[in-house]
Amino acid sequence: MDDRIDSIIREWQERRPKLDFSPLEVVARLIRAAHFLQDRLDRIAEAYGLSHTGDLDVLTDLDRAGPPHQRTPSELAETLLLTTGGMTVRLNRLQRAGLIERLPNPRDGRGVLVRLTPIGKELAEDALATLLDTQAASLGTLQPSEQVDLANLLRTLLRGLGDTPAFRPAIAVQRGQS
Amino acid sequence: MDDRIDSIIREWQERRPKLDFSPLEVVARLIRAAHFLQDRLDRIAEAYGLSHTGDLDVLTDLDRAGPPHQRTPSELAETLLLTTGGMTVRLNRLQRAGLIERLPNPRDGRGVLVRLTPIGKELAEDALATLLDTQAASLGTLQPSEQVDLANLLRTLLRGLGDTPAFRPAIAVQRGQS
DNA sequence: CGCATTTCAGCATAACTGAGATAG
DNA sequence: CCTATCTCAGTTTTGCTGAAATGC
Repeated sequence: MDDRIDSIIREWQERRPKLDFSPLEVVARLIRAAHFLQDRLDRIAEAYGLSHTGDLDVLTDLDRAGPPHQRTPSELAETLLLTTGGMTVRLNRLQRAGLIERLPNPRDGRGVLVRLTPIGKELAEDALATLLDTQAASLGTLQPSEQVDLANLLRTLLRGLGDTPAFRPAIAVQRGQS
Repeated sequence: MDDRIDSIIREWQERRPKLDFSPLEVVARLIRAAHFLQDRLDRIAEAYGLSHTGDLDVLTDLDRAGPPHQRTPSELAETLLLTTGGMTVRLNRLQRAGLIERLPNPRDGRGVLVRLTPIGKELAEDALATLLDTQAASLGTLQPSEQVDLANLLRTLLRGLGDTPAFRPAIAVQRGQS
């Protein structure tokens, strides 16, 4: 069964038979699929009163950290592919909404620790289930084994794109990132 | 070899062993990979003096249409997942840069046809080669057969997400979309 | 002292929404 | 008349950049 990208590539090949359009088969589809997926996730964030999936990502990231659900702004920025300046803006927004709070970092007087408030934690937990449901439904046309294959191929791609695994100290301390 | 998402899922499973995080294996990687790919493509657009890959997409889409390289704003908007209002803004930008021009549509007095200028065409052709090279390089860690597999899986996903193939009239006329 | 962390002000832009004009 | 195409004005907002403040 053809999709939109098949049509596009077919048109290209008629126009420029000498070029190799095979990279589009992956890249164009990937970007397009991300667009649709992002759309669905954004709608969930909005249903929770957040402007963005990005804001929701901050909350779930803090929840994932485990009690007392703290991370530094730098850690959050790094995980979520944002500048620290951008993260400051997000955190301000979430703090205004009463979902996070900032505490002085006892281990580093320059920095702060971001922590979920009880309301923020509740929201994060509830949203997580919704996000996973939505994502599972979005993948519904793929067989479980296909999902595994797809995940493995994307992992290889991601490493090739320079995405690095999170640094984890050999001797685990409180949080997973230094 | 682990990637960032493996670390994240591992953390989640320690925290919430009852939830199924397997959708993240695909969705989180997909969105993350799209982010990196988009970044690389945006840098190319900037190198050509454009603000965005989106603007470049308009030019290549017109080039793909074949001589005389015309499409309506609605067609462009539909292909590029934009509202027509958003497309108007893009077209204004590209017209100011001398890369496209607008002509009255002889077949429909309400509308216009967008056409590449000679400069726009030159840019589109040059950029296309660069884009394909960059994309091919971005996929470099995947074997050709893996790229095919990945493309096929993404096609299935895309169809499941509601992306529809372009409408093509049974009797082909000038352009591929109505 | 040089470096790291965070914040902030100012900036650059992008695209959506809804209304309006024109024509089928 | 009702619908479709396109444009525009106004709005929303996001996040980046570079500088400043603080502490390591």
